[in-house]
This record gives sequence, C-alpha cells and structure tokens, in this order.
Amino acid sequence: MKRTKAERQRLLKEKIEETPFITDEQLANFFAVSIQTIRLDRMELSIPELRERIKYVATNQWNETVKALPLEEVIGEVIDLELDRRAISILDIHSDLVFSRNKIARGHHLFAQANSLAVAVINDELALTAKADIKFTRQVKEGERVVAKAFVEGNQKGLTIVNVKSYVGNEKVFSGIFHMYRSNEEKGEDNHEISN
Amino acid sequence: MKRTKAERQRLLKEKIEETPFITDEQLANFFAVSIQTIRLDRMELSIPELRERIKYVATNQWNETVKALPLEEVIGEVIDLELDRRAISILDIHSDLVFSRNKIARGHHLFAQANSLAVAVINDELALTAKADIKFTRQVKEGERVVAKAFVEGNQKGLTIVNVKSYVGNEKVFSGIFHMYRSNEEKGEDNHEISN
DNA sequence: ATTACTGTTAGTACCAAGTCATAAAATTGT
DNA sequence: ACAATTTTATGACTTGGTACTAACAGTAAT
Repeated sequence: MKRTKAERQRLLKEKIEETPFITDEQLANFFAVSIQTIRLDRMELSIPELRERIKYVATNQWNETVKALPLEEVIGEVIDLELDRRAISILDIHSDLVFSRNKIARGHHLFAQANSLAVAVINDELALTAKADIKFTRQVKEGERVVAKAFVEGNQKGLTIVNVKSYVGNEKVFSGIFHMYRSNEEKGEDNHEISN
Repeated sequence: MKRTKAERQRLLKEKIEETPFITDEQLANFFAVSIQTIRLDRMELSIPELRERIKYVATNQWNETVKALPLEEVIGEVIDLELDRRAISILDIHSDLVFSRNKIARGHHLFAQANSLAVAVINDELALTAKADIKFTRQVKEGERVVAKAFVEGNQKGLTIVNVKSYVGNEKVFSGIFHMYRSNEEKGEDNHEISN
C-alpha cells in the first residue's frame, strides 16, 4: 500500500507519540521505507531523535499528551472551572489544618489551595509554579470555609499570570499572583518547536 | 583529599541517585579520577549506564499508579534550630508529594516546608505568615531530599523577615522571603547578612 | 525532449556515551 | 621488598543517531 508522504508523516507523528521509545530502524520497518526517509521525515516534522525523546519523557517537560490535571489532585474542592479563564474551589478548615494551640489555619494550606487551583485553571498538561507573590490578609480559623477564586490574567514572557483571591464570607483572607510555567503555548496553533 | 575506594563508591551511588542524568565523564571530573575508574565502580555497584538510567526514569512514569494526596503534617524534619537566628529542615520527596504523572514535587510542599520552618524559627508562641515572596527555581523530583535553610534577617515595621532557601544537593530549588507576624517583640536585636 | 523538481534511497564521515578486554602503572598492605 | 589491589590507559566494537553528498525514479513544466 503506497502511502503518500503527507500521510506517512501524519502517521509517523502519531506513532512516535504513541510509542516514543522506537528507533528509526523500527520505524523504517514499520512504514516499509528506508531509514533515511524516516530521518528526513523527522527532520521536516522536527521530531527529535530517540535519546532526546527518552530524556524528554524522563525529565518531565513532558507530562504528556494526556489531559489536564486530575481534579482529585487539587487541594480543596473545585466547584467551578473554566479553563484558561477562571476557577473556584472551596476548602473547609477542619481540625487537621490548624495549629493546635490557637486553631488558626496553617498558611501553607491556604497556599496549597490557591496554588493547586492556579495549576488546575491552566489549560495545559503541565503547569508549574515559577514564582508567586502572596499575601495572607486575615487569619482563618477552624471551621471556616475558604473560597478561592482564580483568574487568568494573561501572559508575561512565557509565563501565565494567575491571580487568586481567597475569601471567608466576604473577607479576603489570602491573595496571590502566580506566575505559571506551562509546557505548551496557549491553545490554537500547536506548531511549536522544541529547542533545547 | 584522597578518598578510599569504598567511600568514593558510596558517594558515587548517592550522586547518581541524586542526579541520574550525569555522564561518566562528569562523574570522573567530580571525583577527580579517570573515567575508567568510574566505570569499574559502576560495574561493581551494578549501576547501569546513563542511557539506561534515563530510560528507567522515563519508563517508570509510564506505568504509574495514580493516587490522591492528603496534605498532612509533612513539612519536613527540623535538624537544626537556633531560635530567632536560623533553622534547617529536610524533606524527603516521597511518592505522595509528587504529581502522579511526572514525579515532580508539588509546589505547595516546598512552600509548606519553607513556611513551617519560618514559623518554627520565630521565638514566639504565635507566628503567622503575613506576606511571602517566593520563587521556585528548579523542579524537584521524587526521591530527592530538599534541605531548607531559614535565616532570620531582621524586622520591618513589626514583621520579622525570614529568608528561606531550599536546596537539593547544592542546587537551589526554592527561595522565599517570609514576612512573619509575631505577637511579642523579638527579645534580642540581631541582624546578619547572608552570603551565597 | 530537455529541464526542473520531488521523493526516496544509499553511503560516507563523524559523534556521544557507552561496552569489553587487556595491559601497564601507581598505590597500598604487610 | 614484593605481591596484591587499585587505578589508568588503550584499542576495538556498539547503538542510534547527525550531517552531508550523491544518485535515481517519476512527475510536471517549457
């Protein structure tokens, strides 16, 4: 079955995404063309060589062709989510989350809630916090319910800015600007290179 | 400093566990021995070659068990504490602290470690984080040990400034300036610089 | 028909990061 | 001092490539 070049390249891309640990030789066999053809194809598609692909998977950057962050991994409960726009989660401060002495919620829980919400709102398989500027404006005590609201505010030199504000009732208790690294550019054209 | 063989091999093992993506050449440099010695060592310790190590890391992510993570009292272990001066804690990044998909430690754990250390170093019953300026400078992967070092840097309008830097090996992975609220004034006045 | 272009194949030289085997040199133990 | 251990050197071979050059077949254009 003679495939066209475009067709073969489409399939090649798929194949490599499926099983990244495949040598050019195996690919050549699979597509019944020469190794050189495979290499030309890879070059045209700017698909890196096997070792680079493996390294890529190993180091992360990867994080895969798969979906977004599973919502179970978000601290707190996501009650509203509009990818790349905004998200809301709630976290009930129960006894495990407070200092035993004064029943005040430990800061890192509020941070964790906000941070994981910032990760979740990013429409990308891999979102990591590069930088954050945060403020705890009021103590939160046991029994209170914290509502975190995240807003994506745009990009700044490759990082996505997410603003998260957390409230108990209508009192702000926490706010933070998160600078999020993401592996791919925002949706749309996915013609991006990998240059390192 | 002449190390014994056994000692070198012990360190070698550690080093490779820490940073698996290191070539024999780099290792030879690091330990100031020849490449061949490194290779003999690896053989004796049956440590596979670089590419195999990379592949191992890469494939491990593939067949992964996903699990949810509760944020417990997992803020690291304080190993050195000089109240109102400095403190050190270590946190081993085990499987519960990472994103299931890519084995990268979730940011809030690093934050939690640093933040709780900042709380601990304050000589007061009540210390709360008012503000924080933090930066994640390198991803931390499962199995790595994060050493957080906190330095009290003085006061600024009622808030105590604590500088926390976290390292894996000698690589900085996190840094943050914490502005801590405290109920009582500090007892002793002390300002010290940190040089890095 | 000649020319130009595309797509494919082939072959060479080279590289990184190893392996394996073998030998010589240096260090250490006694 | 001498043997044993440890380290270094050396060369040949392996994998999975890159980079480049050349050649050939088929199709299209003039």
